[in-house]
Amino acid sequence: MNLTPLAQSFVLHFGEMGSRWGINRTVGQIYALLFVSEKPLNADEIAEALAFSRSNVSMGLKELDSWRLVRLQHLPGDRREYFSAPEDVWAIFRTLADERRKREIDPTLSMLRDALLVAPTNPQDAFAQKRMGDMHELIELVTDWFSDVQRLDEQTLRQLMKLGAKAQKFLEFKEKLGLGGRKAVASLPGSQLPAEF
Amino acid sequence: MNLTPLAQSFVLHFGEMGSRWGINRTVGQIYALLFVSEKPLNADEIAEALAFSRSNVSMGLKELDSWRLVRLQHLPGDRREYFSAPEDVWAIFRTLADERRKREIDPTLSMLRDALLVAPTNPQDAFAQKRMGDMHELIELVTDWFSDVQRLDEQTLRQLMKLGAKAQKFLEFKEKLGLGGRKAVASLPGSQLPAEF
DNA sequence: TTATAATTTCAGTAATTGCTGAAAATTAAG
DNA sequence: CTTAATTTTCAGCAATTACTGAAATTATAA
Repeated sequence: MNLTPLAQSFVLHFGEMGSRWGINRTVGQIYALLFVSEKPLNADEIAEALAFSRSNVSMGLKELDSWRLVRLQHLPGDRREYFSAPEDVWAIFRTLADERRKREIDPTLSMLRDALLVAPTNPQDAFAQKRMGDMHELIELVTDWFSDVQRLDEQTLRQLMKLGAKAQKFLEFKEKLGLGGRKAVASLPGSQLPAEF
Repeated sequence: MNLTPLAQSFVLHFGEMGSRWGINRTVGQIYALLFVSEKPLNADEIAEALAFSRSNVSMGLKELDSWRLVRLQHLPGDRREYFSAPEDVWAIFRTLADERRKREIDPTLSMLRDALLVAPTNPQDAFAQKRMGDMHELIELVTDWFSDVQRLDEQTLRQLMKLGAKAQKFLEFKEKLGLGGRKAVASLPGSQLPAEF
């Protein structure tokens, strides 16, 4: 197993990116390699291609597995384990978002909720709670919405994104007019806006 | 400057979270402290509150500044520099998204575009390019849309999020019916859907 | 100016994280 | 079962990243 320059540059880039995100370089590279590989690879092939020790690959795969980013399978007549990255990039995106939420967002929301429950005993804490409340509201709103949206299949998600950009334009227009009412917006030529506007 | 238990737990949590995201613990803590502080703080106050060396605080503030996450100001009759976190959590969210895009998404898209330009010389590279193309398309679609959306002011963003969740429900309904056409959806009671559906 | 307060830089060191090879554990074939 | 192939674990070492104190720089007040 020998990397082509093309795969090489992809793999190296993902290694670097990974290390900017708590994910270590090795893990990023292993994932990138699997992502661009047509066939599933076993740990020895990965170790050879990336020049890592076999044990390092084992640990990296374990990490990727905990993120549910790799699929394990067996090839007939070969008892080694073969790994691949799921093909559907939208599914990968969803998996990543789910895991991030579970590991980072949920604990943060939980910490904020706890902090908001205690009665403030001094002005600083009262202020701090106000700030934490703002943050909690933002995170909850964004993630609830995102969690609604991210379950959609690829086709629907595309539609929604196009809609998102369009809806934005209408909202901007409304803003420009300085009008809160829906009359001005409803009268936009060619627009059939939902009731929210 | 002495941290209350409430502020303490917030600060420690953000330190931990920071270190899961390439941002170091110190920087996360400094930011968290500024976020919950009613008044701007100078570097000595931060160093005392968090028990860091003065130089560590200086480096942390420099880092936060490079992310445009802190504001520097001077208080009358005091020549020290005072730092604060912007009050508007939506603005903070936007800043963070902008910086992340600039630092991580843009370079990745650029790498992918370069990789897609070269003519593949073997089947593996052809396959790898197909995968990179999928990834490029996904990232570009999501970030273009997000970049449209994130410029909105708080009020508009809220509306859009509510719309997003609603639009999703209609799309799911359409899916359930197994119909591609817009007739069935347009006839939903009370719904005034945009032309895209 | 000059003096002094405030901030930044940076070399050295501490702490953390990453990686390896050897050994242990697991799995499956015979 | 026994044996051999494969994978995982982990102690020890390597590399990286974080942090500090001292020195250098910058800014401001007198």
